[in-house]
Amino acid sequence: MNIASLVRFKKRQEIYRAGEPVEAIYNVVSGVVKSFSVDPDGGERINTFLFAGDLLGLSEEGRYANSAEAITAVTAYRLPIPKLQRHLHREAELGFHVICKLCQEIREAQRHAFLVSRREALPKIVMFLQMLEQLQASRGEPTNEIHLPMDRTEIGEYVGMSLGAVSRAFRKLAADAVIELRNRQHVKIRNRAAFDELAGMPGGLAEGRRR
Amino acid sequence: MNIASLVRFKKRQEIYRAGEPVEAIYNVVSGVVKSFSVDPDGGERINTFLFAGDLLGLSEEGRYANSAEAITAVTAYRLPIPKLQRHLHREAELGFHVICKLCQEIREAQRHAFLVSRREALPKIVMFLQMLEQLQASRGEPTNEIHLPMDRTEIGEYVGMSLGAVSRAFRKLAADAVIELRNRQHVKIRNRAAFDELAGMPGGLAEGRRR
DNA sequence: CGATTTTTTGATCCCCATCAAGTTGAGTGG
DNA sequence: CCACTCAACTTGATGGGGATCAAAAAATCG
Repeated sequence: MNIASLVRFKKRQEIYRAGEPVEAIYNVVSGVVKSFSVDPDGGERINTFLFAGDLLGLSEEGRYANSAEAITAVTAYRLPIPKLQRHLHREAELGFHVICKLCQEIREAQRHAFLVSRREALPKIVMFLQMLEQLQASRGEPTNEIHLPMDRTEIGEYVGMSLGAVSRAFRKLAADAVIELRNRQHVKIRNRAAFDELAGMPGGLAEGRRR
Repeated sequence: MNIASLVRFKKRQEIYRAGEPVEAIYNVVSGVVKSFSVDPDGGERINTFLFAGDLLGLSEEGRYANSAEAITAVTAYRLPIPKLQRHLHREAELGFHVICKLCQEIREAQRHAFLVSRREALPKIVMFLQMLEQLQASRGEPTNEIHLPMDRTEIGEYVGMSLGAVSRAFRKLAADAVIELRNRQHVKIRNRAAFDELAGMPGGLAEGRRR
């Protein structure tokens, strides 16, 4: 990865836009990026949040499939496609590494599909928090507090809920002493048992098959 | 792909189960496969349907992440992992091909996430039909009729709706003369304009951000 | 400390999950 | 070929949860 250049993005700065030809892929070093699509009506749907270590910009047909924007200040390695291709031909190992990353992304996308398919607000938010917690842990950061770099609107755009419902869900969790809202960006889990229980599926599209 | 063996699965036969060690991956030749997860409560969530040409069984950490079952009679090439690895080292081109397939799967998973995130029944079903139509077209099959190899329950498990809602949606579309239900497995589009219009987003989580 | 953004809270309504019967239709054996 | 059977599908009634619209409160920023 010595041929990559380090680039910086300011908060809210666009990294690339869906449809543009893919010139480079990025490897996030620090900060948080959102990858999203814009609906015809102008609403954004966030496909995934990207943290340190995540690969960003992979796509098919030579065009970005999503848009990407920095949620916080971001530093990332920028890998121009031509250089990447040269390396792919020289090192078979790199190809394997990319494949692994992609498999992770697929599972991540499937988890996300599950998350947004749930109807009840609390399970959604709890599951979202679990996801953030896990990511934090996998990056070796302290896990006693969960950090929410994105705002409520963006959470809603990711989990598929309205802004209001997101707020209510957080409030309810706090009122029930399941979590503690230290401030807008920091959540602490107060009752792990209840928390995990909520992630289960007590209702919401269980009907099941009748055979 | 000369080292692969052709295998057959009967309708409803299990191909592999989530959690099992990955011994081989499959390349569907004919028939339809569903890839799904089972929730703690026993409900199934279908992650994707796989048709001729699709790769199946890729995963991380050496274990299948989903279960797979034949929806119709299926024939597929079975590629044992060791053989695959040997080929990966010899042919860089193969690795590239796999990467492309994976990128497609990611986009497919993201589309699916969008599909299930929608709240209204008609757009969901229409979008689902569009997806099937497109797949049919990409396989060079006639596109004047859409074939539904899966039953209503499975459609529900894929789009994230109850069985009843799926049925109602089909009925409503037929009643409005948008589609025609030739029989349980075959749908014809009667009013393309209305059909495509429905796939849009007239309502349902549009609230949009307030800045 | 005022101005703007972000979040909270309230009231109403609509849509779908759910539960529960019916109805259709495909497949089977007589 | 027809009754029979079971699974797949349809249809109805009800209730709940969140989207939506609207407005107040809180936090951030210059």
